[in-house]
Amino acid sequence: MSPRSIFDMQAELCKTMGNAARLQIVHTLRGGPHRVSDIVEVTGLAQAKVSQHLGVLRAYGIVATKREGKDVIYRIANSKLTRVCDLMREVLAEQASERSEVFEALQRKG
Amino acid sequence: MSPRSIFDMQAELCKTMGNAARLQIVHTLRGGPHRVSDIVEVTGLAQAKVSQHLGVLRAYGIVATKREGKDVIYRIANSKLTRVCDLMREVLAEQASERSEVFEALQRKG
DNA sequence: GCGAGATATTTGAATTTGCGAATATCTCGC
DNA sequence: GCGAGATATTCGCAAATTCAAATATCTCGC
Repeated sequence: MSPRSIFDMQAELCKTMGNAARLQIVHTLRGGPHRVSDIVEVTGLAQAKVSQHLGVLRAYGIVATKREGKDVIYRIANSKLTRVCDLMREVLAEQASERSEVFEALQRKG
Repeated sequence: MSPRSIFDMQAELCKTMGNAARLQIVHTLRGGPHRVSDIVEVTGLAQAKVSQHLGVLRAYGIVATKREGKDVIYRIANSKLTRVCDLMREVLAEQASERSEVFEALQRKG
């Protein structure tokens, strides 16, 4: 395989975060480490799906795990990732407010 | 269409950034606004490809444009997005250094 | 209005990805 | 070792994504 550029690696990281179910899981883990069963309960996603996505997140180093008896505890591997999510939401919020400004301006013009 | 959740929107934003060519373009624009032809030159990507990806980036509000005669000037729409990219690269760097620590530890153990 | 430079769009094939359903694996207490 | 709870994996398929190549559109100067 050809040597992957930093852009390839960053693209993979983005793609890994580019799924609503996975983002929902990551968001759940913001509040601290959780067992898989708790993630299933909080998100309302099917168990197999949660496990699948956790597997992807772990493969890309976004979450880390430890086993505790029957349970497996997941946590966000790097707190900078929560900051990334926060910033993205801020961007989305700003995009939305810009859109509503445009909308209101159009309203005024009739 | 069903109301899209914040997770859906964030996932779209992530997916939009989840392409090496687009990240390369965004990285080029870090240095300030550029004409399309300059982006083509800096990145070494084909013109049609750059234009295609710029279209995607613009559709999702990641870049903004203005026309100047024959040229079209692109810029990053929200500086928080450059911060997002920086943070992601930091995460990747930390992942790499963790991997090399593991590697070295394994070396020592033989 | 035409030619040339600059940018954008369309098309079709190849690859990747997400999902549901079924099933497998692990761990504990007995 | 078995059953049950908890978690992980596999499979087949539909849908989305990417790329290269061809072509279309826009803008200017003449």
